[in-house]
Amino acid sequence: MSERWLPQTDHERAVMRVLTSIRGMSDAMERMHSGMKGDMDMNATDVAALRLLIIREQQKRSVSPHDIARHLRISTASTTKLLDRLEASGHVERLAHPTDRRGRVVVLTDESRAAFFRIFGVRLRAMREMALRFDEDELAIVGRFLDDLAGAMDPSD
Amino acid sequence: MSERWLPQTDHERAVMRVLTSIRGMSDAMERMHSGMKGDMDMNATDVAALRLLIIREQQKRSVSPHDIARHLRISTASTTKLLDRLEASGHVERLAHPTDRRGRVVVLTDESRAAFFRIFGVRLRAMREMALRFDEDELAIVGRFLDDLAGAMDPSD
DNA sequence: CACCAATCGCTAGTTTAGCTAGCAATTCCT
DNA sequence: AGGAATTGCTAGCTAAACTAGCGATTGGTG
Repeated sequence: MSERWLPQTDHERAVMRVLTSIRGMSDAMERMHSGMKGDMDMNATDVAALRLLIIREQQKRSVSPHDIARHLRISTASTTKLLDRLEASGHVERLAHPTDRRGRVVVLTDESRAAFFRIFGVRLRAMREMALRFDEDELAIVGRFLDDLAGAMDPSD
Repeated sequence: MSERWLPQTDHERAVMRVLTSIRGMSDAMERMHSGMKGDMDMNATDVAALRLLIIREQQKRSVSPHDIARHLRISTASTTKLLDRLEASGHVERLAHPTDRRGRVVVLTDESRAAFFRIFGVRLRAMREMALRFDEDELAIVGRFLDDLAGAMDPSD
């Protein structure tokens, strides 16, 4: 996360500290996600698929098996099996695509959505409350930083 | 990431935006990590192990197979196999522990370290340069936010 | 408008990487 | 000194990814 680059100035040392915080946060995030795995007892990718569905649902965007394959970077064949598992366990349904008869639309079941928020509601609330302790100006700075960070990490060099 | 909680005030809307940025950044991070996977062609946990080794090396802390198992949340048996793979591909060496004759110390090979920085140096530099565009006060705010965020995500309820 | 290429989701069979159980060697704790 | 705990390993099993390829459907082009 920091190579063999030696910070010289106070400013550079501050950057160093922030990079360390990013790493800490990223570790915490990974622990949270792998925690979901245990809590809902399913494997990591199945949980990741569920997260995608939750997010897309809130954006009112439909999700196809192909979307899942792309997002999780697994083959469409593996995605079929993943959906078989999620369907068998009652987490999702595969509906006919309204216009393309080859396609499917994957939707969450009510139970699955409820389970998700039952388990992660606590953390989501904790995160919101934490963020509320920062004023609007501070949140703007943080938001800008996070967006820039996402940009810097993106492989679109 | 945001439930069906409706932000009312400007402050709440700012929190909402920041939570969205967190998600975006977290997605970018995941893409970056799974990108490493492709670039160095090895699997996700093997790359995660390599990252642990890089980090610990910079902290001048030695790494045992047990440490790896704990960090990756896999069994020690799986860790043995993981190390077999990394050793076979020339990424690590297993040395004798200096004092505990049961233990091993896992160290990176020079080639592996070089490959890591060859591939991720670009991104690390981009991240540092991005962070440098924020002044020290801003970095302090961001750092505090990230640390709090890590705390909020932690399952120590 | 007819056809061919591309896309979608799926099945079959293989490989990879995790798991549990248990073991020998060593160390720690009284 | 002696039993309990710890370390890393092997063996065997299982879960979940992969590749290859198929039928159905769609869209673009001559």
